[in-house]
Amino acid sequence: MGTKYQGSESEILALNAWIKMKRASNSIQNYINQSLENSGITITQFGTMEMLLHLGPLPQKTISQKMLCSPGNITLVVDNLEKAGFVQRKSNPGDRRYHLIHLTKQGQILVKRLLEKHVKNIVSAFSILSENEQRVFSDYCENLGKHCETKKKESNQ
Amino acid sequence: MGTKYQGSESEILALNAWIKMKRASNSIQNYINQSLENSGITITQFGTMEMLLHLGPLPQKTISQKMLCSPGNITLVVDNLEKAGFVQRKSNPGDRRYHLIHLTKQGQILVKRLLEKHVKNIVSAFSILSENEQRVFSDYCENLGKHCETKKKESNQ
DNA sequence: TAATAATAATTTAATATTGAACTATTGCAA
DNA sequence: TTGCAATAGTTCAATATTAAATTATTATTA
Repeated sequence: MGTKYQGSESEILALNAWIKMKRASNSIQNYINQSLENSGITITQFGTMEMLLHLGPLPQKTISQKMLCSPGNITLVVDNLEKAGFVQRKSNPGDRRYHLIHLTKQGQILVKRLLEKHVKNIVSAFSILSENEQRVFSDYCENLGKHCETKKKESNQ
Repeated sequence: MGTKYQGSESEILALNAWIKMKRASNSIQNYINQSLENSGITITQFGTMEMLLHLGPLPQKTISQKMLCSPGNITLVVDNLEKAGFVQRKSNPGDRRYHLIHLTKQGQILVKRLLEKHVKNIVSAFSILSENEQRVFSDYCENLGKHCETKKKESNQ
């Protein structure tokens, strides 16, 4: 069951693709997040720690861009993670406009523990697609994302 | 550029698919939402009115399910739309647990005006995929969504 | 029929998120 | 070198969102 919008075939196609993408995204997110229930940390906090684990110490700007949220939001997220002892702001003498956010040993232990179930859930979510279908799907998403970024820049000129 | 996670090929595949899906979703949403800028209404408000335009009067429960948000949120959204004169709660004698939310004439005019650009943007966003690719993409999303809903129910038993 | 369960909406408190204004620092160009 | 633009982060106010508790109504069932 897709859109009820009365339009041309190409319109119906695109509207259905978009609504199904949103619903799928939502269902996947809800399913995956079960691995964070009762962990006491939020998705954004987990995403931040996961990033630091895999990419090493980062400035908040980078975190906010990759997490797709505002810098102000990351300030709060890092504040809370720092209070809990999972990350640490360390000064960066080379450029004093920003600090580098480091994962603490305690944060590393937590995120590694949660990551195991998290990855299992993602693999399980996508297992309905064959490996080749997953590759095709990734490519489609990549193309859609790039295309929209380009079009958005164009229209903002 | 995808995940830096060190894992098996099937793990990398699924993680990349998920991260690219999230980014694409975000880029598309940002691009599409340009049609609502300066309109004074939010995405949720627009989605609600669009739904009422195409499906007719609905109870709030249905709206919240289709909009993928909480019932409490819809109470507020409908409150605000009603204050602005775009929708109206009408009593439903057959079952007095809920009202039916009707789109007013004024709401109809607004949503029809916005819908034109909105649809154009969605078509434009997905135009990077061929019609057949859009069909394939829709199917993948539908399968992913259903699969996760099923798995979630299973694990909650 | 009476009691219980289920459904729909609302309220409330807490949290998440954003955008805009502001400070500090750095890079660049006249 | 000095002034201006750009970058990074923070703060603040406003809004969005949720989860849980509550009320009202309807459905079920013993």
